[in-house]
Amino acid sequence: MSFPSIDEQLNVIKRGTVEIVPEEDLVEKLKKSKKENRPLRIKLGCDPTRPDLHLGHSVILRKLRQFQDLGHHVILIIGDFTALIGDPTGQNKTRPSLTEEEIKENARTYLDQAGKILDGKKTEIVYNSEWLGDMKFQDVILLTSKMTVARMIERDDFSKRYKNNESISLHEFLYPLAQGQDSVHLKSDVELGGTDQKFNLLVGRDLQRDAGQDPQVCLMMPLLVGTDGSQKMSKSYDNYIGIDEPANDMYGKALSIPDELMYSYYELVTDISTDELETIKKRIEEDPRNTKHDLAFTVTRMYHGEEAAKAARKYFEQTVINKDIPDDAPELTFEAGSTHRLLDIIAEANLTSSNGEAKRMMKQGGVSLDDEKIKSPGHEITFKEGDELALKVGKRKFAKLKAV
RNA sequence: GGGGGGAUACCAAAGUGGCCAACUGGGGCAGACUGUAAAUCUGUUGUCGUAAGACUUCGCAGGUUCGAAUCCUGCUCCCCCCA
Repeated sequence: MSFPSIDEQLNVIKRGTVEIVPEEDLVEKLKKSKKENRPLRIKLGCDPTRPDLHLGHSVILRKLRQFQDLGHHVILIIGDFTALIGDPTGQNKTRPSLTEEEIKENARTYLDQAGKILDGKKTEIVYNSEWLGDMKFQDVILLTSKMTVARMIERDDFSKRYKNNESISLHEFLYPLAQGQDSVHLKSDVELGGTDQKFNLLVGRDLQRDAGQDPQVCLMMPLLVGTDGSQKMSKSYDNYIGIDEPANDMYGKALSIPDELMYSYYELVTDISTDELETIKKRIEEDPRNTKHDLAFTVTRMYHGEEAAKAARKYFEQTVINKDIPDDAPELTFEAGSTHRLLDIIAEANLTSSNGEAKRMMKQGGVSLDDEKIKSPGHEITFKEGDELALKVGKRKFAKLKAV
């Protein structure tokens, strides 16, 4: 096979990238690779602690996919061994260690989800317990001798914790070394990571150089800002869009991002071409509404396909814009002539988590039957033959009430 | 090894015998508004009950008291300081 031109490759690689350290090395590696017709070894370590992947993870995984499409060799490391330490990056406390079973289970779901982005056939998957697990204490001592305490506690997260008299377990210092050892073992040419991974990635360079290898290039991707528009996308801030989420939720959540984030989402999480990206900038200014709908549509289509994306758009228009109930609202049937309290219907259909919540919603005007707000908790309905009522509870819970 | 501090609802944090189902902030939910599930404003936020009210909740187990998140005893867990 032959690789695209260096410029073409760089064009793809640099899309959305924050920093390439050092860029000259990357160019050299690409040239050499093309000349020798040898793919570069691209490494990404993943941490099997949080198995739910979201668009934030997709930024890096997509970059990895781009390398695959350029013809390079991608190695995904399941950090089953390093998970025993827990990456201290950005943490303000020691992370709890996981059991082996948890790690295995998490790794499986991780691969499952990552498979939606990566080309599974072209991905080499390795577990770092394979080599790290075999290291002897002596080997570990040798490894630690290559790092100094001063350099370690320079790190922002560690120095903060140290100053605040918060505990730092000694084993946390081993994490970057272990990750660097992965690079040595795999002889990686490029390692990807978020900007917060810079320290860990750079350690790999040092260890490789020490081992007589050509050091890897570190490629940092930005941390995607979450739907709240302020913090990085993360499950713990509940500002994320999961790649496994139902199409309707994905669409709605994507639409709820602040306008300022639109461009970065287009750039980092969609597959639209780099050329199109230029026109997007203008469209955001001129027509934010439709541009954002297109974004939501594109993202949804990537993970659920064209049909589901169309359905999600329709669902959103129906429920949020027109405040109707969706076509596929669950149906509840009642015997003609029977009388039911609305409260009981809501409770039985599990539209609220408690009776109290249902009452509260009614009082607040959050419950409507055929567009008519029902505020009295004692409201009763007597069904007549052929009745079909649209029940809406809050913004997003619906049901059709049918009499038979 | 020695000394000290703490555990309150989803999270943070007040409350130190009855006025506490528990201040306040964040989050959540709802309403209004909007191109939007954004922003903003308003309301709401234990369970059951149409309601009046009843019941359960303040680390766990007991006890004192007419009455405890608040006092006493024991237990578990967490954190800090000194060594």
